[in-house]
Amino acid sequence: MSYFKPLKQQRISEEVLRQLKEAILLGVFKAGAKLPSERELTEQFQVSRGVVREAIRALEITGFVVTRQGPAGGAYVTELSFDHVGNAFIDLFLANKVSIPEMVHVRRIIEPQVAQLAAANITEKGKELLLQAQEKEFGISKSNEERMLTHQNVHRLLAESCGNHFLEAICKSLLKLTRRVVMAVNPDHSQLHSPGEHRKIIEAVLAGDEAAAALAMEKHIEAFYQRLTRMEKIFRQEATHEAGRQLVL
Amino acid sequence: MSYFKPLKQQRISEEVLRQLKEAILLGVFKAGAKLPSERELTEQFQVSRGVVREAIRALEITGFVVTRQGPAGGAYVTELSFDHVGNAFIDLFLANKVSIPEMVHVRRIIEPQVAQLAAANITEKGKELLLQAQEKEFGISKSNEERMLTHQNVHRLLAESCGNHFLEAICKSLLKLTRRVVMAVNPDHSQLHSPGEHRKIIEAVLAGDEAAAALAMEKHIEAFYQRLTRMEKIFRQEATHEAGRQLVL
DNA sequence: CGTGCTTTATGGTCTGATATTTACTATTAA
DNA sequence: TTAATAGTAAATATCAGACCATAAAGCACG
Repeated sequence: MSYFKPLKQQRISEEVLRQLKEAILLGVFKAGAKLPSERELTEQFQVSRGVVREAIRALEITGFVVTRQGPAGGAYVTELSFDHVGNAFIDLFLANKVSIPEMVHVRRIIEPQVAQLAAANITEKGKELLLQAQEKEFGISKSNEERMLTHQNVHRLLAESCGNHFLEAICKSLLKLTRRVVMAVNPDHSQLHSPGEHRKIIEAVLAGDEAAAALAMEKHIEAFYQRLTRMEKIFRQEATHEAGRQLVL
Repeated sequence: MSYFKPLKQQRISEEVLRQLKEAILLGVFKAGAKLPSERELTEQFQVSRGVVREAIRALEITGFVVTRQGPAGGAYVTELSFDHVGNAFIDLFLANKVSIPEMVHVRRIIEPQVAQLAAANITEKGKELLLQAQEKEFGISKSNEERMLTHQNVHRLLAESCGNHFLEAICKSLLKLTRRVVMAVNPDHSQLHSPGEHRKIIEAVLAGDEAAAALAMEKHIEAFYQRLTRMEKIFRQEATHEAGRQLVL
């Protein structure tokens, strides 16, 4: 047994990052506020500019700030969004740590619950938005991506109405991943999802019928899963012909 | 209409990052392999070292590589783990985007399903590990953190046995966040969780009784939630006395 | 042997200069 | 007077080259 703990010296940029992050979390810099410029931070921390840059870059990657160039540029604190979780999901998928069936399976577990909660908690305003979203599904879209976003909007609104921000975050991240996967496999989303397919779900939610909402959502995702699986199979067959074609970026 | 497309040039470091990431995802650099040194990459990409460093740092933050100093040092590709998702969760929590009740609520939705799946899919080896984990709960731990890890082990093992890596990732990330929150609120985990509390869950899983496993897990988390809520209430009362005490890092 | 010094490759940090972007301002021509 | 235009400046982005710190591996000496 040793009597002393090993002292791991961490990088200076880590310490700068820690302090900046703490300041943001404690509200010293609120959303929308601008961090001091790199050169100012260089003086305050008494470290080189490279170190400051690394710290700010880390904050940017983790979604705490955005940086702009030019005068009135700099690092601006943002409202932390759920994007970061979604990006982590995408990385896991791209690294082949999770598969499409696994992804959809999780959606099948979570989204019925979300629909159920939404049926219980949705506001009048939320109901209105839901109906609008449904109508828009029948409109024409400029691009495949836009059509897919329109269709996903119902799921997104339900996530926002479920009353649990954490669930909302996970749900939206799953939607983002799904979008990415579908766009890579087959951008023609119309084969995957026809307009009005959310009707039963929306009706149940509007009626406040929790059980029906959950059931309708489950069926919807199940049906979606079947079609996605078939589509992926075709993609994989094509992919083996065109050597090297892969699901990357 | 303009005749020319605007050339928005993105940051060079972004492009370097993109190429490195693609190479890793395509298997040019497999897990365990070492990326070329910063100086080599500087030559290959014909960019400054700062740019290369930023890209590698981004890879490090997103969990694709670890870097070591010294000869035989460098950026080593790692098996992408679920840590990154967990860190994103922690950030969301620290930024007050999600609350403790919301966090536990999600666990209450997901973990019964995990238990149910584990009951259906667990292997003999998994069963063995589960029993070992249960025994360990009664042993003595060096620290509070260690005791908590020991208790969480059952949840972790179930996540690994559920047969869905995505669910496993979410589950483990939730466990990590829970650990972090509990350690901040009250490190004395024994008040929160007594040994043997997982007995019913384990029995059901070992017996392959899916419904019972789900039910037992739900009750367990519900009970845990009650205690955690009470504990947090006390913490918040104390925190208002000691001005400035907060749940940070 | 093994103990401690030396070498050496690599990431980490510092410095200062140049390039690029972009909000703001002054200028100029209609 | 006003709207397009050019100029200015502040900030990030990048470059270049140096030196520091770390740690693995070899070497020399006892």
